[in-house]
Amino acid sequence: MTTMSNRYQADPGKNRPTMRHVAALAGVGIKTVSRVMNDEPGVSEATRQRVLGASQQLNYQLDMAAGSLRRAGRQTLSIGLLLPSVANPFSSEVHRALEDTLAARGIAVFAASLDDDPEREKAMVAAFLGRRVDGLVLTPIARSQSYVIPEHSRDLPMVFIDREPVGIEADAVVTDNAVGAARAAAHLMAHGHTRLACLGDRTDIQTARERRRGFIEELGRAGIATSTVPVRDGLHDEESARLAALELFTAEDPPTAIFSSQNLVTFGVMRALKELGLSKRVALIGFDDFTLADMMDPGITVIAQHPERIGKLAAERLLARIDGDDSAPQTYVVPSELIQRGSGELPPT
Amino acid sequence: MTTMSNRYQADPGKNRPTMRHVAALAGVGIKTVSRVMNDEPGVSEATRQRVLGASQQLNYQLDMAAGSLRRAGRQTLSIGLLLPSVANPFSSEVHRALEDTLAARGIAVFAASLDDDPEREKAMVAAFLGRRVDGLVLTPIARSQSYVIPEHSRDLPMVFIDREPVGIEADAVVTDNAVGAARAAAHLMAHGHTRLACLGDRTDIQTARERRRGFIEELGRAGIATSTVPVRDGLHDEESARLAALELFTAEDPPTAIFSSQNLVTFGVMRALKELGLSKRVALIGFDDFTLADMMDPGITVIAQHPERIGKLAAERLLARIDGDDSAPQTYVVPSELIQRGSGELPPT
DNA sequence: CCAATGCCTGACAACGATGTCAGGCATCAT
DNA sequence: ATGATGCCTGACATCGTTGTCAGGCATTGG
Repeated sequence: MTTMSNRYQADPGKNRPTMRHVAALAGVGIKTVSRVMNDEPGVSEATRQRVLGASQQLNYQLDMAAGSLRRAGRQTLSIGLLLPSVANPFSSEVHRALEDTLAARGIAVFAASLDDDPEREKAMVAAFLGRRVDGLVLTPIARSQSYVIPEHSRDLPMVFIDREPVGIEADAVVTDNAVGAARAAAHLMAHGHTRLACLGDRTDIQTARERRRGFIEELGRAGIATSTVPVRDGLHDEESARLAALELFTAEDPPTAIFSSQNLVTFGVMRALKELGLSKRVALIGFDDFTLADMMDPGITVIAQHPERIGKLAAERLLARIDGDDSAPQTYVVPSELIQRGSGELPPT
Repeated sequence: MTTMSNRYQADPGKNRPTMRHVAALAGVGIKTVSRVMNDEPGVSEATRQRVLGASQQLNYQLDMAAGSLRRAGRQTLSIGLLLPSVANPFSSEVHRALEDTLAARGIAVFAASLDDDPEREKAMVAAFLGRRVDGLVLTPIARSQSYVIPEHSRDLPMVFIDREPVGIEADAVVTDNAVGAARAAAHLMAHGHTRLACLGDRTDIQTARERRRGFIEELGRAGIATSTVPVRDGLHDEESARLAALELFTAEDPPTAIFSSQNLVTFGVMRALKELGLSKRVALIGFDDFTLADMMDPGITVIAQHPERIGKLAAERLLARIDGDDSAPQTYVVPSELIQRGSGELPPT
C-alpha cells in the first residue's frame, strides 16, 4: 500500500527500485520520472520536487544500460582501454591522462592488460564490444588488426596508441620512436663513441623494431659499418637484459656505449654495469624515462616519452570521433625528448 | 531480400546486427539464436551450424547489456575499481592482480582515480552503480562510507582495500600498517638509534595515521619520550617531503634515523639526504617498496607491502560475495615485510 | 494403429528505460 | 462564448535479449 497511488506496485524491498517504484510513490507516470531524472524540460516545479523526493527516499538510481537500449545513438558512456599491462608505469600514465580527459564527459573506462598476447587482444576487444563501449583505445600486439574492420566500418571510434595498427586505417598516437633512437645514437657519437651496442625488446613489437632501426640507421649515416654493431634482440625482462649485457662486456672488444630500447632492458643493463663496476665508464641511454633516474649514480640519460600527452591526445581524438568527426584517419606523433643526466655523456674509455 | 527467410528484415547495413538479423539469415526464430549464442542445450547440430554461420557472416555480437536486463540475477560481468590513482605504482599492481583473478571469470573492470578526493569517491561510486556493476572494490577516502549503506543492504558485493571503511561493515583487505611501522622503529632502534623522526602523509588518510601510530608507539614501548619525537605530517608529495627533511636536518639536534610513511615522502627524503651529503650517515626506512630501491647507494631498506596479494585476495573475496557468501564481513590483513638493503642498517653517527 | 514420450523450435511477454504522440487543462485573443 | 495556443502529463510501443510455455514432429511401446 502506498500513500499516493497504486497504479504500480511500490515497495521494492531488497530489490533495486525502478522508475515504476518512484512513479508509484510520487503518484506520477514513469515518463515524468524519466523526464526529471534526465533533466528534460516540461515538468512543473511542484511535480519535479515530488519525483525528486520519492527518488531519494527509495535511493533510486537510473539504469544507464536500460536507458541506452532505447535512447537514440545508444551511447553507454563507457570505453575500452587495452594496454600491455595496467601495472606498467608508461601504460598507467597513459591510462591516467586518458581517464582525466574522458571523466570530464562522464565517460567510464574499462581497462584490460594484454601482456603482449595477440589472442588476449582479440578476446578483450570482443569482451568490450559485447558491452557496447562507445569506443576503443588500444595498444595493438596482434600481427594485424584487420579483425576489427567490421567494427571500424560500423564507425566504432577507435584510437591506437604507442603502436600503429596493421591492416586497417585508423587514428593512432605514437612516440617518434625512430627519431628518438636516432637522437640517442647521435648524442652518444657526439660524445666520442664509435663502438656502440643496441639492446632491444622482442622484435614482434613494432616500437622495438622502430627504435632499433632508428638507432642503427643513425650510426650508418655517421659512417659506422652497421653490420658490425652488436645488437641483442628479444629481451623482454630485466634478467635477460642483464645477461645479454654481461655477455657483451665479457666478449672481446666491448662497446663503450649502450642504447637500451625499453625500461626493463635499461634496468638489466644498469645491473650488469654495476656488477662489473662499469657504471661510470660505459655510456648508457635508455628509451623511456623512469622514476628516480636522476637519483642513480650517474644519473641515467634517457629518451623520455610523454605518456600524459599521448593519453590526452588519444582521448581527444576518440571524443572527436565519438562526436562524429569523420575525417581521414591520421597518425599523431608525440615527440620524445632527450634528458641528459650523466650516463649518456660519459666519454669513451 | 534474404535467401532463406523474410520473417524479419535482414541486411543491417551499417547498423549493428541483432539477433533478429541473424535469425532471418539463418531462417530460424530468435530464441534459437539466443540458445546457440549462450550454448544452451536443445538445438540440433544442423541448426546450430546454420546459426553460427549466419552470425559469423554478419559479425554478430551478443549485446550483454540487453541480455542482463532480462536474465535472472541481472549480472553485467563488470565491476568497479576505485583507486587513489591508476598511475600510482602500488594501486596499479593491486589493479593488475585483481584484473587477473577476475578475468578468469570473464569479469571486466571499470577503473577510476579518486585523487583522495571524497567528492570524487561518491561521484564515481554513483557512476558505477548506474552502470549496474556486479561489485565494487574501493580505496575509501571520504570520512565515512555510510552513503553506500543502501547499496550494501541490497547485497551489492563490496570490498575495501588498503583502508578500512568507516560507518559501514564490509569486507576489507589491508596491510598491517601499524605493525609494519613498529617493525621499522624496532629495526632502527636495534641498530642503535635513539633520535628518530617520522615523516608522514596527510592525516586524513587512515593508513598514514596508522603508520605514524605504529611507529611512535613502538618508540614509546622502548622507553623513548614520544612527545619529543619529531613528526612531520601532511606531506603529500616529493617536494614537501624534501623541504620537511631539509628543515629537520638544519635544526638543532637532528635525528640519526628517519621513517617515511609513503613512497613520495621517501623520495623527498632521499633527495634531501643526497643534497646534504648525508645519504650514508642517516638511516632511512620507507614504507612501501619501489623499483630500483636496491640500486640506490645505499640500497633503501623498506617495509614492503604486497599489492599483488592484496589485489588477489580482494578479488577472491568479491567473487565469494558475488557467489552468495553472506558470512559476516571481515577485515583481512596482509602482512608487510621488512627488506634490508642498507639504508636501514646504518649506525647512528 | 494409437497413445505416450522426447526432442526441437518459435511465439510471446518481460526486463527498465526512452521516443512518440495524443489528451487535458489553462490562458489568451477574437 | 469560441477557438487557438501552450504547457504538462501519461499511455504505449520499442530497444535487444532471455524466460516461459506450448506446439510440432519423430520415435517408441503396447
